[in-house]
Amino acid sequence: MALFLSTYINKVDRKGRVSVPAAFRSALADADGVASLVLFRAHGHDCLEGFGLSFMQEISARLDKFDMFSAAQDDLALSVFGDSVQLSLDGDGRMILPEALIAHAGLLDEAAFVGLGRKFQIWRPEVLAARKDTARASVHDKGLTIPQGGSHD
Amino acid sequence: MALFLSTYINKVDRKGRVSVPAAFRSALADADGVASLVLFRAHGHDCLEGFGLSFMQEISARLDKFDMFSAAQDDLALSVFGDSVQLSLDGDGRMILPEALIAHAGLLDEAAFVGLGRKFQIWRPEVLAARKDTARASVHDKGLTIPQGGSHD
DNA sequence: TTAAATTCCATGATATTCCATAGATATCCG
DNA sequence: CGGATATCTATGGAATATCATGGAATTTAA
Repeated sequence: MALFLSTYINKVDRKGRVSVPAAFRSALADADGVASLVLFRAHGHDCLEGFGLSFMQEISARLDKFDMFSAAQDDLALSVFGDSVQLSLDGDGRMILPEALIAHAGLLDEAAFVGLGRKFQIWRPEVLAARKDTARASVHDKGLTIPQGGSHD
Repeated sequence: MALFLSTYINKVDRKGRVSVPAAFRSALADADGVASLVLFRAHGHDCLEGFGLSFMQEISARLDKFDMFSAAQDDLALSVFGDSVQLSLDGDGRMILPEALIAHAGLLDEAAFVGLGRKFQIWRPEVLAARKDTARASVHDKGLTIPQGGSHD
């Protein structure tokens, strides 16, 4: 399974067009090679989150673990699905960022794509740099580690 | 399972190309024989760490055990995936080191590959020599030993 | 018909592939 | 056992393809 890795900084032009990094495009591609992606405003951060449609379906499955009709399920579903946008790529691998999303991330003329494994985020480059520092500090301070493998869940 | 062993010193040319030691290439190869690797800046040392893509996928799977959108998951994913780079080998078994990684490791025209079992590190040769000395001294002074095998914890 | 959005094309920069050489190691044959 | 040949590896350079990016042209909507 393809992962989103590394950080790329691309230009945003006056029409809101951005090249999706080639490495991300191939990670977004479905089995039939069609790349479609979903974006929405991240919770808790001034950035956008994105991933392929297939991952969206997994989120849906996870949400189903909540009791149906629960307030929590409703809140999550509304903020994830209600706010997300499905974007298509043009022939050159670019997408057009809606104004509302550009505003949420505070993007100017550059967008930083950062891979987080199964999803990625889009930041204003300077803000991402700061965020990386705090994330690193948090991992260090709280002693966060990656859970062991094996079949415990 | 193939392990990374021993130390090799290879040239880095002006474009940042380095031959991955042949012994490492076979350890990197997937089941289908395709060798792709992931590199990132090591935490705590002025060197790079690398391993096969499959190991990265295992990390991704482990991270999935966190709740999606949790702060801990976010911090870890950003630190682990955001700074890593997926590299491919050319037909001659070489990879191209990004500028940022060359700078982090302080590489000049040579890179020392040292095997650490499931992963390996890339150092500036002189720095690695010093590091080996302190590591040996530490093992001796603190009486470090390798834990028993079997199913502990 | 104007404005907005989508598609198409051109270009420089970057990355990838290909080829050629040389040293080392292994293999083969006398 | 010794020498010659073949194979693999590392390395440099050049040719080729891909990518990001800006602008123009064409389509669609109001």
